[in-house]
Amino acid sequence: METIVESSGLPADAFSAKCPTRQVLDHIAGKWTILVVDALLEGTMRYTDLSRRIEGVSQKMLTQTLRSLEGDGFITRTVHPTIPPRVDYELTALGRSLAEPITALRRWTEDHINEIEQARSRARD
Amino acid sequence: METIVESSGLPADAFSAKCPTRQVLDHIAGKWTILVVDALLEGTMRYTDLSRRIEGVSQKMLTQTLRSLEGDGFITRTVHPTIPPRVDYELTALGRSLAEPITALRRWTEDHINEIEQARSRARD
DNA sequence: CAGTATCCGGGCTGATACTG
DNA sequence: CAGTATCAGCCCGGATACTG
Repeated sequence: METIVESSGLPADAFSAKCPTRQVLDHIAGKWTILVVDALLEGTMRYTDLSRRIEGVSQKMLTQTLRSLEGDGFITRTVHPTIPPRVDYELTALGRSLAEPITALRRWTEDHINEIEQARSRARD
Repeated sequence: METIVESSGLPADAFSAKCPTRQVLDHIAGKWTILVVDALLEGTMRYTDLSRRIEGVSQKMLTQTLRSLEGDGFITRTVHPTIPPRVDYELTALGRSLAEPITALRRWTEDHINEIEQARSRARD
């Protein structure tokens, strides 16, 4: 089945430069996005939970990624007005839906890492 | 089932900063990679075929992406020594395997673009 | 705790020109 | 046809310092 983009009336097609699908693909196709969405599948998490779960992510990139995911409707951000503050991040229904293909991609990479490393060492010859 | 990374002896884990899975995820998670791999599912293609199929890609980025995919063992590059030259690009078995989760991600984005655009317009309020 | 603000280098990216 | 080479701008991304 073909999806018609409501804003343009044209079929959704990532190969077309004008299709909004392109920008969304750009957002999704960042390594931090994949890891954040995947991490939130484990349940609601606070900011520090996420930064611990995702090794090597800087405060800046984590915040930036969370804001982008929130803007696209993939996660919700809940601020509890306490001292110290507490902020919970959680996947929306749309976000949980996105998590399926994203998890598949992460798993595939983990499962095939040895084959890839072998191809790489061969390519260096 | 858990994959053990042969080069380190540790389990493959994209959440770990040191795992080579991270760099591969970085390569895969580029918009051009997704589109090139997806396009090559339609069959062997020449350089110009790809540049026509993938609207908006520059020569530089297409070449760069093809070289990266070749280095990771996802595609083969075959040069026919004719005049004018002819170069064919084709997915390897590993590349066809990767294409599955990648296509799923592109399709998901195309299928949910309207929901995402609605979330975006709501976020702008 | 959960960020924001700022700086800065490096690499992505596009445009243009050129080549076997 | 299938690239390479070069330039220039901008954004990615990390490090550091600071705040309600």
